[in-house]
Amino acid sequence: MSARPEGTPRRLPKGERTRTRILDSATELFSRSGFNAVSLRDIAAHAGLTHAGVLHHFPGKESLLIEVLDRRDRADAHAVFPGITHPGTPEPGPGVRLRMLVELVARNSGTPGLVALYTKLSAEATDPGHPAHHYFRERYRILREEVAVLVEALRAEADPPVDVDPAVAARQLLALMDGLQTQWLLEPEAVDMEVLVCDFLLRLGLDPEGGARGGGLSA
Amino acid sequence: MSARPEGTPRRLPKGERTRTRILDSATELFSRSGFNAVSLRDIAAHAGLTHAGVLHHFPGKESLLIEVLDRRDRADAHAVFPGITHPGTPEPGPGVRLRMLVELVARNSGTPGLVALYTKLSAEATDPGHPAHHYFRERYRILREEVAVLVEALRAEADPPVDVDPAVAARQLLALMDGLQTQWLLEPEAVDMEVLVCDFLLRLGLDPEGGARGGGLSA
DNA sequence: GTCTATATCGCGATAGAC
DNA sequence: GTCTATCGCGATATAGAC
Repeated sequence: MSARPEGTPRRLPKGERTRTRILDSATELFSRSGFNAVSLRDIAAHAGLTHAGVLHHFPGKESLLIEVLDRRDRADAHAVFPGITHPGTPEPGPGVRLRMLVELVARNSGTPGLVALYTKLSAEATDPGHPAHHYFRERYRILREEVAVLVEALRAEADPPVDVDPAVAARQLLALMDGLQTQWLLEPEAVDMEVLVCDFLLRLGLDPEGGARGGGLSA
Repeated sequence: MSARPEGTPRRLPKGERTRTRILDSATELFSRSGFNAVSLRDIAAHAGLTHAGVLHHFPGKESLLIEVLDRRDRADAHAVFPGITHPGTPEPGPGVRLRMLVELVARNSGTPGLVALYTKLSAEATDPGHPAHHYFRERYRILREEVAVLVEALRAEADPPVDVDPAVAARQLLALMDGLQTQWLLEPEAVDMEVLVCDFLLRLGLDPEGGARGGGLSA
């Protein structure tokens, strides 16, 4: 609405640029050394200001972490569910999307640091007063909805019809993925998240390799 | 080995008694106000010493939390798997034990504070340097083993034989329970952990109401 | 007004005196 | 075994620079 005064040649407001600079610094330091090992003063120094300056742009250290993870989350969500970030985008077929979801699980195995941050934060955010509480409620709501739609689509086109409640399966699948991440972080070598998730999907009667089938463990 | 010197009439060493006193205070305060909201100085004051005195008995605040949860954990484990705490104890039948496991899930719904502490700690403990790391690795190892044995026993006595890998099912069941706790803490009114766990068990071909059966969602 | 720095607080944790 | 310093931390309020 308000017309911009004459003397502001920069394309981005200055505050927005330092905000991004802080976020970039936080992303790099958190990914390298974890959350607890990095102080606000470290991040501030890396971004070229004092720790109080950082706290002017972000209400606290946790909020900084939330925004770092949110950026990664948006990228992942866009890969599997284009409908979330770009509502009009035509989505690939349900079979392909299920395959992408499983691949996301496998891909997470490559970034244990970020998976650990996410797992820790989702647990802390169960506190209603936590700065990330609303964010995670929304995140689960959206993911649950998308996965339920996906399951319903696969259920409908199953040759021998499968007996699955999409809402129930969505909650179970998300819970399974979260719980497996904890076990995998504790024993990375002993847990193959992709195999365990696929086994569950097959048991639902959904084939993560292509379409849908009857049910059971293997062929 | 070392013989006790003459002047020690108390039945418990003094240090052991203050240790227990500190643990009791921590249990009460953590359960009432949560982990972050309670300081070491609060606990120390409640137990009648200074915060440095507490840190003489426990290496840190997290370790204090670990021991608090460990005491509750032992009680729960003894209820469902008597074999853990009392190796010689004859266990009830597998059907009964599965039912007890499901009841434990339902019972947890009554203590959201402790469930939240446990969820948060298990996430933090994925860090190999965390004081609770070893504890949680051991905990999952034992639980996985016990659940796998339980599944195997149920599988063997199933009338129409069920196609289940006990080790796979154990990991999945524990992951599901953990993940559902997070979702339940976020939306207590929207998640019925017992129903979702039972549905999964039925899908494995295990009947949490009594024996074992073919599989599927409902009767 | 927008942004950054200084000052202060209680916190968890450590070292050393008693 | 307990206490008295002391440290750096996250967080807040407030004052100063652009």
